[in-house]
Formats: sequence, C-alpha cells, structure tokens
Amino acid sequence: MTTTPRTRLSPEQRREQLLDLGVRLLAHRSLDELSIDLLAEEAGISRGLLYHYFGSKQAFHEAVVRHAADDLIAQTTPPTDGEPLVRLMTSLTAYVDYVVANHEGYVSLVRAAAGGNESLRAIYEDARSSLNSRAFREDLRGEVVADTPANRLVVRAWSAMAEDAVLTWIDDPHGMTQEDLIGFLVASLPAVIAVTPEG
Amino acid sequence: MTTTPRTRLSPEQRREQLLDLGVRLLAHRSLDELSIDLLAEEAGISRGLLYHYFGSKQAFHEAVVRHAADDLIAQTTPPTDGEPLVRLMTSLTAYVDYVVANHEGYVSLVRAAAGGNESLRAIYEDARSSLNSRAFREDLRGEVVADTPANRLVVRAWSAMAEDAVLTWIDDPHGMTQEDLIGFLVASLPAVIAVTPEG
DNA sequence: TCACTCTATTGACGGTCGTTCAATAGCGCC
DNA sequence: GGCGCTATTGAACGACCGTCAATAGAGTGA
Repeated sequence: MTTTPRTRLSPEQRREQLLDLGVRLLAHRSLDELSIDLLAEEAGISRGLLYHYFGSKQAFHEAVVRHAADDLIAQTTPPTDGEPLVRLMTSLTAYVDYVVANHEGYVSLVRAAAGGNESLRAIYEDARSSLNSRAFREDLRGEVVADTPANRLVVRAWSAMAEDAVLTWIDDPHGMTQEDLIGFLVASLPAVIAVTPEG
Repeated sequence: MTTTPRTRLSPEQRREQLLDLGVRLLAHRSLDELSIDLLAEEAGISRGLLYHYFGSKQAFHEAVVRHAADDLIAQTTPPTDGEPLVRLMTSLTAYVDYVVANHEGYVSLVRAAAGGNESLRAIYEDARSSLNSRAFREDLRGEVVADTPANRLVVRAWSAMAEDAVLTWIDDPHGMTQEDLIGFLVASLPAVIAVTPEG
C-alpha cells in the first residue's frame, strides 16, 4: 500500500484532472459503473474532494458528459465554404473520423446520454443539435433543406439514422468502405427530405 | 401505519403481479430509480421476496424489460397479406398506435435498453429485429429491399430514424398529422434504399 | 374441526456506495 | 520562518443491494 501524501493543486488543475480522468474511465465503463469510489482511487484523492468540486455524483456525471461532448464539438470543426453537399460531406467525414478514433468513449457518451436523466440528455441534445446546425441551419438552409417544421423533425430523425449507421458500421462494416458509408449518409439526406410531407 | 398481513399467492400470480407493477412503475421512473425497496413497498411485500423470485436486481430489470418488449410485440400483430408497401404501412401504423397509447412506458423501455448493460440491450435488440423482420425479412425481401449486407445496415439505421421520428413527433407533431408521419416513414425506406451503395 | 406439511414470505444482518462536515495540512505571503 | 488561507481528508450517516435462517399461510387428510 503506497499511500501518496496529499498533493495540493490549484482548483483549475484539479478540476481538469478529474474531468479528463472521468472521460478516460468512461471509455471502458458505463456511467453508473463510474463510481465516486473508483474515480477517487484512480485519481489518488479522497471521495470528499470530488464533492468539494462537483457537489454530487449527478453533477459530476453531467460535467464529464459535457466535457466529452465539448471534445466532440471541438474536434469536428465545421467547413466554412464550398458547395452545400460538399460541406455536408466534410462535416460527416469529420464526425465519422471522430467516432472511429474515439469508439469506446463515443459509445459510452451516447449510452450515458440515452440512459441518463433530463440533464444528461439535454447536454447531449445540445451537442447533437450543434452538429446538426453546422451542417444545415447555417449552410444548407434554403438550398438543400427548406426550414420548415416538418423538415426539422426529418433532419433530426435523419441524424439519428446517421448515428446508428456509423455505430453499426464500426462494429461490422457490412462490406461497406468508409467512403460508401459517408456517400450513403450524404445522399440520404436529400432523399428523405424529398419524401417529407409539404411544410 | 397499516401493515397489511402477509398474503400468500401462487408463484405464477406473484411473478405476474411483480412484473406488471414493474412495467407500470417504469412508465414514470428511469430504470435505476426503480429500486427494490420502492417496488417491494408498492407491492406490499418484503425485499426478500423479490430476490426469491428474480435472484438479483439486474435479473429483475431484465424480466421487466422483456415483459414490456413482449407486450409491444404482442400488441403490434403483423399483417399477413397485401401489397408489400401496404403491409409496411399497416405494420408502422400499429407501431405508431402502440407508441402513442403507451408513451411513457415506451420511452422508459427505450431508455432502459439504451442505457443498460449488454443483456438489456440484447433484449431490446431482439424486439426491434423482430419488428423489423416482420416488415422486411419476410415481406419485402426481394421486392422492395434486396437482402444484401449493406441493405441490412441501412434498414437497421432506417428503423432508428423511424423510432426517433415517432418519439419526436409525439412530443411535438411539427404540424404533421399521423398520416403524414406514417407516409413519410413508408416512403423513406425505398428512398434510402435507393441511395445505398451497391451490395 | 384439527393437526400437519409444504413452501411462500418475512425480517434482520452485512456490505457497498453516495453524501456531509468538522478537522487537517500544504503552499504562498509577509 | 511563522502565519493564514483553503485545498484536502477521513470518519460518520443513510440508502440500497443481497443473503439466509426463521415464520406463517393454505391446502390435505383424518
């Protein structure tokens, strides 16, 4: 038992350390397997310190999910110019690349959000609509996708399809290359918009 | 404190009672808010009895989710004849009707499965592929959807889109009628299949 | 009607984990 | 080199999961 003597960090450093560790541990565990005990031990601190910084397990989980979601947003920078469908393809490629590179972490993020409470889902929804708005609200509006209520529902549903397709493809490519996958995703958006009831 | 005297039921009756209660409570709670304590109190029994019947909290959760999934399958009987796309529409209508009628319960089911462990997800996947196979594997194969690996991935992704669309629509119809929604879902399947890379 | 048996059911106990809070000890400052 | 601020600790409490020997309800036979 090598009990490290207490090390005193600045609040910013400590917060960052705990959030990074939380995201890292989340990659190989579900959210409720991410206990305060486990994290405190991994970080070499007492349980009490986590409560000093985050107040509750719930709040800590929210902070970890937000941290992971921010990472996703940051690492998939939006294209700023070019043809609408090309921008969409660029955006989707960045997304697929990110999911491929952070497979376990991304799956944990999605599951944590889907199975979590209102707050966790809201955080994930924010990230998702942020990804969507990059591709549609600013770029494709009025070009590929008219901004109608029905189309908003359809675009949201389409992004659920895209997420499922990417995660399924990673587990088993079904004979498709990454280009096939992205090509399908890009083409499917106008395809489903075309069959949307008039809005 | 009115402590009811112990009532002795047959194992079948007791099991049924506990599962029904579990599904009913799940409608207004997440799965990990469904504690053994809570359920035992609601059922008017001791915690020990739940362990006698289900062995563990995990096993009880699985039984509840399976019970709810079976209910979904049972209440959405498959069409047996007619044109392929008509059968698809009938099947989707039954699905949408079910989700509308059991909104809270269905949402809890989906969230429990998505946020749960391997076993819970497997149960939900079974139910989902059972719904899918009704509409595609037996009916549409070779007619609307050729049975290729890529198409399997696409059909799976399409069903994720359908689920998201229905749940979003229930919260906010976005100006769409139920016929609009179902029409969109029916039309979107051939639409996305049409842009699937050759398999 | 009364044992008697079978087993459905209980309640108390041990362990894990989330949460609180008064006490402790690093680190910068004078 | 001492002092004060505050980052950090660890013990204590409650809620909940899981176990098991003891208990009591209900049918059965006389």
